[in-house]
Amino acid sequence: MKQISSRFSVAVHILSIIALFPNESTGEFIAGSVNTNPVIIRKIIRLLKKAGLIAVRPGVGGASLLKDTGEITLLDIYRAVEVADQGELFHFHEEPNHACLVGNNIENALRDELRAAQLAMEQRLAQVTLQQLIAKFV
Amino acid sequence: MKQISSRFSVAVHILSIIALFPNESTGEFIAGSVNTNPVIIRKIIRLLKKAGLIAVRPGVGGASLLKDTGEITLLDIYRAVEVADQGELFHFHEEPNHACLVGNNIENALRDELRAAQLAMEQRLAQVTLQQLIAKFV
DNA sequence: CTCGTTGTAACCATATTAGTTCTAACCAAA
DNA sequence: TTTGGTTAGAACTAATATGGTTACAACGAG
Repeated sequence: MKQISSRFSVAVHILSIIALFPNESTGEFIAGSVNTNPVIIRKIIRLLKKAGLIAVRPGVGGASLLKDTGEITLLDIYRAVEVADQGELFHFHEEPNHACLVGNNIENALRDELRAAQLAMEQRLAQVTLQQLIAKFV
Repeated sequence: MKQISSRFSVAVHILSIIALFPNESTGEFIAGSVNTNPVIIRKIIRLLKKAGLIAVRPGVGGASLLKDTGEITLLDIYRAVEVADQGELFHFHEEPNHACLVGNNIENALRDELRAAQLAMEQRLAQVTLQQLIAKFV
């Protein structure tokens, strides 16, 4: 990958709108703010529903948060949009040659460090709530 | 992206081999340990050269480190293989609508947090040297 | 000169991403 | 009960990244 999908930043955008404008937050309105297609918004909203973060009103329109903004962290959103395959950020090359000293041991040696690095990032995301983020500009 | 390219883990693998077997480390030999095509190895080796981490002997074969293993960190290798576009791990959706309160402010609000999360990960990678990694299995 | 090696261009299959069009299902209000 | 705005989602597309492959030129020690 070159970059973590913008699904993540769009999801944060969507949740911010739902938090601030629960009544007006139709797919069309959100798409206008994000500046993309309503179907893109719906796809991400499906993931947010699946993660139990929001409830959507079919037919009538609009959505609402299922948790307080102070209870939703950036990590919750990051996980909801499934930007990292199997939750693993780093892709380790498959099947190194076990007949070689390095090939036989590099995976175990490196795996722990990659996990630690990923964890450091995720813990930083977990420190920020949607409430704190919104407070920056309301 | 779904995952950070295996170029990173392969690069660590390559450097470990060069550190341990400087004489035998031909593209063919490394490819055998990584279990891939020699051209893949050469492409990554080109990046490692570009980053000033190694020197390669054209024609004769083999490579050597330009720094002590204790002076090469996982972050150096991560940066060398250019797995994150422009060094930015997170991709923010372009051109949100500035006529909307959220669209106008979400980028500034979120950008700092994403950078902080990325930095947390990179700092963790910077704590591990190639020497420490190799020491785990020699 | 020769042989093994490095360097690199060109090409390929697959997957992801972001986006589009289209249609069905939903539900409140007229 | 029909209408209109909405949600739900299938199907498709273009662009790009990835990992791999083949082929060939350039290099350099023996």
